[in-house]
Amino acid sequence: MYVTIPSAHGAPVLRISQPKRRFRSAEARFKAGDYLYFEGDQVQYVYEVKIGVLRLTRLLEDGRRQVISFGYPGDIVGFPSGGLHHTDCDVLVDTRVVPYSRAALEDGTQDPQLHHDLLQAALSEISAMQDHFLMLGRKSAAERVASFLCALSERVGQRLGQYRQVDLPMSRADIADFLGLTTETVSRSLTQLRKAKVIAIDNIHTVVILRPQALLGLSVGHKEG
Amino acid sequence: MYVTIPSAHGAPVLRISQPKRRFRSAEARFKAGDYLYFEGDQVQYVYEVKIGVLRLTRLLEDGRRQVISFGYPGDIVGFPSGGLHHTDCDVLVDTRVVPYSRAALEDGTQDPQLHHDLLQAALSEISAMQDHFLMLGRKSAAERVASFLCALSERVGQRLGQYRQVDLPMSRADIADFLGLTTETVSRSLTQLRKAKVIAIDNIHTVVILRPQALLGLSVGHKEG
DNA sequence: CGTCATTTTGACCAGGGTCAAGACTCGTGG
DNA sequence: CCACGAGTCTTGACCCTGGTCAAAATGACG
Repeated sequence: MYVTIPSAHGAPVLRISQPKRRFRSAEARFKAGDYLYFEGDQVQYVYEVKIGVLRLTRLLEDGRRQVISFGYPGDIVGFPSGGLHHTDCDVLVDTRVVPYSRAALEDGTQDPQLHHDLLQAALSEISAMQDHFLMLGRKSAAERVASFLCALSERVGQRLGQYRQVDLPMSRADIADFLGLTTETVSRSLTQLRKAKVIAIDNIHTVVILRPQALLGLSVGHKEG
Repeated sequence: MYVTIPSAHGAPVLRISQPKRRFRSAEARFKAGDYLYFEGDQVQYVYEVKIGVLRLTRLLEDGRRQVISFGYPGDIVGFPSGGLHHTDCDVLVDTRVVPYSRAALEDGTQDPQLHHDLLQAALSEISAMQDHFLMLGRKSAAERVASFLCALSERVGQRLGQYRQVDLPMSRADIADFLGLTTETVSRSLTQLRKAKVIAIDNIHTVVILRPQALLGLSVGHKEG
């Protein structure tokens, strides 16, 4: 999941059609804390997330970290480059994934439909990452946090009475490393949103969006909702 | 071209092998200032840059701009998402490109070799963009400018006696919008590098790298070379 | 040359980082 | 069931990097 431009030609969450049995391994389960792969590993499979949340990270040698993305249901993670993984991937929330062989992605002759779907997923990924650039390069801290909540709300928010509720299974540090901020700044931004009654923080890992329009406005830089 | 991690499993610049005549249109030429496509356009072709420099940009509605990447020889630009272009693309330096039909990218059955090459290019793109995230999210202004010069030097630097010379056909504003900075900060960072005798600024659009090791060090956060 | 855009430089300021202290969570074990 | 402790989160005080605004210098071009 990336933070994309809200108004954009909304790419619908992708559907992988029923692949031929041969290229689809059995659904696999992973527990919180497990690693699916590490940077530098040979890519055997790409994974379609069915249930749960993954975290993709890269490290700079001096310890600075970037959370590249969070893998939510519907996302495909683990695209190879030169046959290798270029991030670490571990599990935040117990997960079920469908592994597809690397051949299914890279070789079009075997299961053309699956190949096509995975290719489209890769192309969507590029577009979504471009949007994310804009956020990392140009948005203020408040805008980033608002954008993040908007994106999550749209992707995985649940109805809660007249409001929408969003789970934040990741730590503040994860959010910070995803948005290019510090934990302190993420925390302060959330507090600000709470004090402005745009959100309510039910518990640390659950926010309720009280005024979605205001949040959306803040995410694109309007000073007030 | 993105700013990737220098030490990383260096993805070699891609080679498109000789495609079947049918899917390769004649090489096309564009002049500085021309647009290849706009955001929202239907994708007809992806382009392999042969000569010249392209600029891919996205705009935020309030006018903030992000330069997504620069297209240098060897790069493939114009990957579709949902069949549409998601950036504007215009020409900085007179360009020759080879257009490949969208079908060549998306349909594996027609020219498998070309299809495979384009797919690999898309996958490399994802990996390179992930590296670029790290830069936008975590690097200081000085590191970004140093990283940018390193990347350019490696990709398109020319020998100049014992040194390497790099052309900067883009404006300072372009560099700033690529690195998530302002023109002033880019200018100041370059001045700093010049005063530290890491680079020489021959003219506004040409820098000579005097101490590549120092530059590389600065690009990963070492305080001095 | 003269005009206009781009770049550089300077002075100032603010957003967000850093450092530190306290509050809150949650798992563990008595 | 409660006490303890480690880790996480929040808040405050301070400060620095890089943004803003303005002016001067340089360059591009008719």
